[in-house]
Amino acid sequence: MSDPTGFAPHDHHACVSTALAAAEAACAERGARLTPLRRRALEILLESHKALGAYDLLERLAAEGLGDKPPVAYRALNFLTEQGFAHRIERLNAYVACSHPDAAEGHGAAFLICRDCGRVAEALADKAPLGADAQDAGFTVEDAVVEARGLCPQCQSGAGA
Amino acid sequence: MSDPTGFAPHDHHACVSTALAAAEAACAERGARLTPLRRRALEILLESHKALGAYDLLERLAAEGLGDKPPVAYRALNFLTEQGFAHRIERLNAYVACSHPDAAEGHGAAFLICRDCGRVAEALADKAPLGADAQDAGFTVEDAVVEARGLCPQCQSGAGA
DNA sequence: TAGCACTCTGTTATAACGTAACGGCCACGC
DNA sequence: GCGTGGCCGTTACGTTATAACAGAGTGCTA
Repeated sequence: MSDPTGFAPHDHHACVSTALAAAEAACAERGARLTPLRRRALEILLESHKALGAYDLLERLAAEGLGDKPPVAYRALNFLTEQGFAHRIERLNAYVACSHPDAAEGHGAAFLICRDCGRVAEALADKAPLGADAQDAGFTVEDAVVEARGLCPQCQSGAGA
Repeated sequence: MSDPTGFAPHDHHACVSTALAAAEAACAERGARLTPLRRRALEILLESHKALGAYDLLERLAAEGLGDKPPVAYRALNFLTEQGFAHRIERLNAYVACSHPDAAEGHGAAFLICRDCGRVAEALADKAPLGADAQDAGFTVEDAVVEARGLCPQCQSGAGA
């Protein structure tokens, strides 16, 4: 398993710029267009390791004059998730930037969600969960989400956020 | 791993009555009240192995004169999920009856969701997924959801629903 | 250079999902 | 009787998401 980044102290500035650079490189390679709007949306998601609701993102974008109608936010988020630069957290109806921009596209993702501070760490699920069960049932898994809620180290030790 | 019921042909009548009996027994034991409304909501969920939206359930209830306002459906669903008689499928914003009413309360659930016919099979996740990752991060998992989307055996063989 | 195709963005309107809050009803126990 | 607590009915609203169409920019090509 890989390290689930997000809770441990880290060089967040580097974390952001690495992700942005990876996104730019991936877009160049794939012919996708990381427009100013999309890039800014990704930057906003990258600012913290918390999940951001579509309307929260929209509010941030609107404050910068980048669009203030829901479809603007949803289109940007669709682009980012399709390209693998962000993930949707189903339990929160919210979105986080991908912590593993270098990983294979469409990698199986697993999330650790702190119910106290709201931060989300992403682990790479390198083996499909449910593999045995699915096979038993003759089910073909195309895409799996794993979302765990609990307490991160800081919040366990009473540090709050 | 246990068998993920729901896709394979089975005696659905028995499936329904077993689940209802288990719910009644559990309520009796816990002092919870399986009122007519709640019981009927559970029956409706049990009618198929598909996930039902809260508003779909409400429509069904309303057709029987059992309440036609959103809170009615949500309260029944909250009761059923709290008691472990039903589960919420986050990816679908929808609810399914529990296929393992005999299992430990609050068991870790994992779902196989057919994207073609919409049926949902439930497997018991007897070991916490993410255990290793969570431990690496010092994260305490309280509750995890696993939801896989794909194709069930029938839909793979072109049978549709 | 005019016309076309394509993609991205702007906007309106509405659908779908979910909940807060209050009041009434009923059963139960004292 | 009378309070208590749980359930249900209702109003009103908040949050999340999408369909559909209009406009702007770019690049191709004939």
